Amino acid sequence: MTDLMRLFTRAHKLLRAATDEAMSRYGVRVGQNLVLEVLWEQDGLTPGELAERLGVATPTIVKSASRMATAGLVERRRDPTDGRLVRIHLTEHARSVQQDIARARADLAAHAFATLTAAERKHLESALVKIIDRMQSPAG
Amino acid sequence: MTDLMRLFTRAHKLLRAATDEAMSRYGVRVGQNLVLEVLWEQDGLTPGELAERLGVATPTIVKSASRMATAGLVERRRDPTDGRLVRIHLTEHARSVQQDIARARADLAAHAFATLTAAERKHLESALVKIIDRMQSPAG
DNA sequence: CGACTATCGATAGTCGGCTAACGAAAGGAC
DNA sequence: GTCCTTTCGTTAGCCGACTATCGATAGTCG
Repeated sequence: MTDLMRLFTRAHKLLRAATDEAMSRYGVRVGQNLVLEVLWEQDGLTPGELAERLGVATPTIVKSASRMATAGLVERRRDPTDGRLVRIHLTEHARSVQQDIARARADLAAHAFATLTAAERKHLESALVKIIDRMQSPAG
Repeated sequence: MTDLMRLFTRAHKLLRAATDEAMSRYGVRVGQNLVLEVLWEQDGLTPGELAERLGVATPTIVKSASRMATAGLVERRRDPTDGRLVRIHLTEHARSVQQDIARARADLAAHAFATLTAAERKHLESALVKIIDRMQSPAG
């Protein structure tokens, strides 16, 4: 049963590496693309909101956003009405690569799951959901 | 199809976090337990050999081994016949927690996959293998 | 024997995840 | 109107993964 775990880890690592490589061509790293996905949907979110939507800790977003700001993908702006909040906004450049990144993402998923039949994908999805539910339940 | 990817990431994260928590009770972190697994099987391997068996880059092992040495889990010894090689040996303490770690690992896997039927586990395994094969193939 | 090459571990620096602790701002209670 | 608490983002530091580079040692070839 632990072999299943090993397979899981191995597959995840390969997928992540391939994603990173595909995105890197557009100057976006694998973690950054997740932030962009959310901001493309709704710009000007706070680090806390981003963290919550991505299921990640706030400092992860803060660090990532700093690198993304350096890379010219986002800008930090103080909320005018609440001085505690910081709003993260996309730059023109981030908007310009949206289609490329979305396509890269879709192509990669299509490639990764290409050898699975529709039924197998359903099975995989339901298995993943079951595992997630199981691990999220209070009993841990 | 990218939802499948998201589910994958989410499940992996939950599994990893739970594993780390379970191991940490015995002073072993999630990455270190992988190194121990290999060394319990064959002690005195070099960083390069460990890296190859775990499918990981050598510096990852070097850093991990340093932390494990600090934690009293392993010792570095220079190979007597080839001065380039370093051999990593388990300490008595590392051997003493072997059963605990192995059990924790097995318990966690059992728990994670408890809500899957035998057939579903088979499906999951074959899907993972297909994905791994696909991502490893030259076409990338 | 001596120089060149290959091999190997270690180091530096990046990325992305975490927890713990801190500091600034907002809001409530009195 | 002042404290006190809550709510934020940030910082610091750990873990684990990577690439690129360096330094030391082995091995080979002339």
